[in-house]
Amino acid sequence: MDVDTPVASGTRYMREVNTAAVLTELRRCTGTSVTELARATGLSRQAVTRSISGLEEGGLVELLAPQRPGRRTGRPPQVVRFRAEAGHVLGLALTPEELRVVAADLGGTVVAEETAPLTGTDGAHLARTLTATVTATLDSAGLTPDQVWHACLGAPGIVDRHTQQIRFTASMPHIAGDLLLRTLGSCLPCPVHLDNDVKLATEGERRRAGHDRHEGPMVLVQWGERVGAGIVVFDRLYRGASNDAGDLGFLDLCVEDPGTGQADADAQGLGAFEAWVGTTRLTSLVRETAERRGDHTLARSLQEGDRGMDTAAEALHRGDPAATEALEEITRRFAKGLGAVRALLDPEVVVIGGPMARCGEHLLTALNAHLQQQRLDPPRLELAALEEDAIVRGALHHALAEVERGALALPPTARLFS
Amino acid sequence: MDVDTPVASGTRYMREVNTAAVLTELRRCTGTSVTELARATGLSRQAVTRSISGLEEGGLVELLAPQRPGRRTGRPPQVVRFRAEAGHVLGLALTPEELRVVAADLGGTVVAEETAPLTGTDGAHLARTLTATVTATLDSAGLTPDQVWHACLGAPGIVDRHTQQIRFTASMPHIAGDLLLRTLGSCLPCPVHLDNDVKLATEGERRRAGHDRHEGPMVLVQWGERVGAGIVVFDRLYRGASNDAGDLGFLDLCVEDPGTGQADADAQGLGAFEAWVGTTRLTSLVRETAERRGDHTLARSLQEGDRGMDTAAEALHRGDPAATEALEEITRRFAKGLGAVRALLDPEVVVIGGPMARCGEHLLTALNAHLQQQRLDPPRLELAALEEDAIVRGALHHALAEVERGALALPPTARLFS
DNA sequence: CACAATTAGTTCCGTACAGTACATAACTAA
DNA sequence: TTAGTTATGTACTGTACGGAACTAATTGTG
Repeated sequence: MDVDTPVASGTRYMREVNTAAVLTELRRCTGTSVTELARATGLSRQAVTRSISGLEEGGLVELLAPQRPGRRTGRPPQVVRFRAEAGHVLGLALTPEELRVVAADLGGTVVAEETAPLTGTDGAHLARTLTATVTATLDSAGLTPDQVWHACLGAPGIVDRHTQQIRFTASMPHIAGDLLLRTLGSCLPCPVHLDNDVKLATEGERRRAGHDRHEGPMVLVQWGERVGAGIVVFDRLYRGASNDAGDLGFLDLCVEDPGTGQADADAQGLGAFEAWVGTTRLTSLVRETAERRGDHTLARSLQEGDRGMDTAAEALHRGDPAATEALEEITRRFAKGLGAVRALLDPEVVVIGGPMARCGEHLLTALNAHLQQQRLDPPRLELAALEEDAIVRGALHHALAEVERGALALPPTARLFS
Repeated sequence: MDVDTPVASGTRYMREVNTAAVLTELRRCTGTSVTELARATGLSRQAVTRSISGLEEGGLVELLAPQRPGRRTGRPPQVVRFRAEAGHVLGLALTPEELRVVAADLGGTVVAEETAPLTGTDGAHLARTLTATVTATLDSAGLTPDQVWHACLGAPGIVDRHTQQIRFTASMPHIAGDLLLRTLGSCLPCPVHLDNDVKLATEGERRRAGHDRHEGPMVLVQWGERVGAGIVVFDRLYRGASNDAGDLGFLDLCVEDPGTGQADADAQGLGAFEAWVGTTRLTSLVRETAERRGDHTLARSLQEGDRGMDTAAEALHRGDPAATEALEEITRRFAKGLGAVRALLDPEVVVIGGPMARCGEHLLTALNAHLQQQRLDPPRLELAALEEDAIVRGALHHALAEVERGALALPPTARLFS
């Protein structure tokens, strides 16, 4: 992907660049006047007007009747509005339990949303559900397939960056290959992009309110039975050489407590770190601590894995001493992992997501206390806000970014419509 | 650093874009004809000619008399040459032992080089040496200070990105603050940039032959008494939120061997990992092993720290069993650190530099063997090629990049001095 | 109700840049 | 000497921008 230097072959190039600038500014604050846009972009009023007329012909922009002026004197400005409804994108999230489809306009406003429960591992059935849910979403938003400009689907497993084939999925073996791509391709005439769910969740979480204008490097840790992380640097999702960056679960720093059952972990394909701090380990810890303290009720009520998390989190929230003690231990361990993240990546903020985030502020407090003990200044910690929606939001975001890059002329690739 | 969208306010913008394109192409292969440039850039011949005349006025380019043609027919082309000598940059590297100053032209060709030995921690003396060495370098190249367009100095310690103040330097306490900046500012009328030595060494190593067109993520580990790393992702040096990314030395995963003398390490400002795998530790290991094996000659000949490294490396190269055994142990430890790098960053290649690199291929072989034991596919390992020159090359490189970005006022997408 | 004041948008013109087409220059080989 | 080939130079056209001047719409005031 080498970027060859841009060339201005013809004055038309200027129009493209300027149209892009105007559109970017217009999207930043829609509903401004021509004069205001001129001031903001640094262009002359005429240049802005010319760009606006081009955009108007393309349907991306419309001029509204002069509004009631807030000013006391002068001719009221003609208000220019970005027509977010000019195009739409689809974001999809696939998990073993359900399929989620969200349609949004070019402004990112969600206009329709459908969820279908999933069971079994029948590829053909999944394909039918996918087609039906996409169609239902479009119908519910009153859209035809050709009004969708881009679609992006997040699925578990490793997605090949180039061929878009799904290479490996432990939890959903039937989606390997190009099943999803083919199915979506047959019901949508627009480009379709497949990506890893954790990666998209990172994008989604990053763009939530508050992080929207965030510039610094960020790490989003998905902390559940497994532990993985998405890394955002230079305002982009970093994937690593083999699309495996942020594989926190395979950190090897837990040499204490060697009786963790490395063999078990290996059998399940778990890494050393996730076996040591994952939710399975937390529930075990809570159970052991509770037994030791004689609280057999709590010990018995704990199921395995992520489901047991809810029970543990509940116990924690009501101040149960066994749960608190277990959290203390698990956060001590996790803080060592965060120490490695800090040392190598030095992120500005670490966002904790996944089932473990249900422990809430307790988690942050305990982690912060442990991080204070370390010799490097720790990053800021935050809790993830989106939970289930993260993947679908990230998918929407990716789709919108693709539209921006391709259809809406953005600076380097300055082109207006195809 | 928010990049506001470029705007073409005035047709001059096109000229700038096209001039940048021409200059980029010209730098890629200097000594081509106008027609060839037109073909390469996609511009018309006239556009190229116009850009060339502008560059010629600025002195950045010159037209050579028609050469003896290689072709058999046709009018010989007018050859255009990039005048690398039109401007110069200075790269400086400061270590506790010496100061190195290199002057290069805009093509990156070194035109003068001076080295001054350093001792003690007297700020005023250092300042005098700095001024004298810079002056000597300029004299030896026949340059006046105003012919230098940019200077960049690499020094140990944390450099504040914005104020350019050196905040902390264990090995050179007297350079804290703005001493270096003030001194350089008073003898050079051009912009001066200060940066961390490891970061600059990374840039230097990255641009060496072979890596020049390298696209993938890369980590350069400086392995000496201290251990630090530079990280290159998205083809850029990654610094982290507090300019401290890649601080491998402070990794905390060496819970075995707790008698390492953490107190000592703390006193010297060393991190846990570097105390565990640094060259000081290696020489101790070699000494202990040699003693145990009864080789008192080798044990006695080992000095402390980086100087002892030479003796150790020598012993290793002649196949000394004690040195080999010590290397085996130290690489086992280091491989754990590389495991963390792999898990979090997933680099395509890890380059090993610093004094430890003197162990040569032995080092790579031992490390690779240990990495094979880990559960994630290891990155490729390479030895650094530049050694001492890395910092100064990186500094030169940074200076050239700054010239490209600032002095020539070119669009950020254009890369002239890659 | 006319008219100044104010702010917004539009028209016209000059300048600058790139591309196309054609003319000219330089050189080789027959 | 002449034809062929390649590179350069010049004239002309189309498009885009900015500035000045002009028109439009609204409010307040005598």
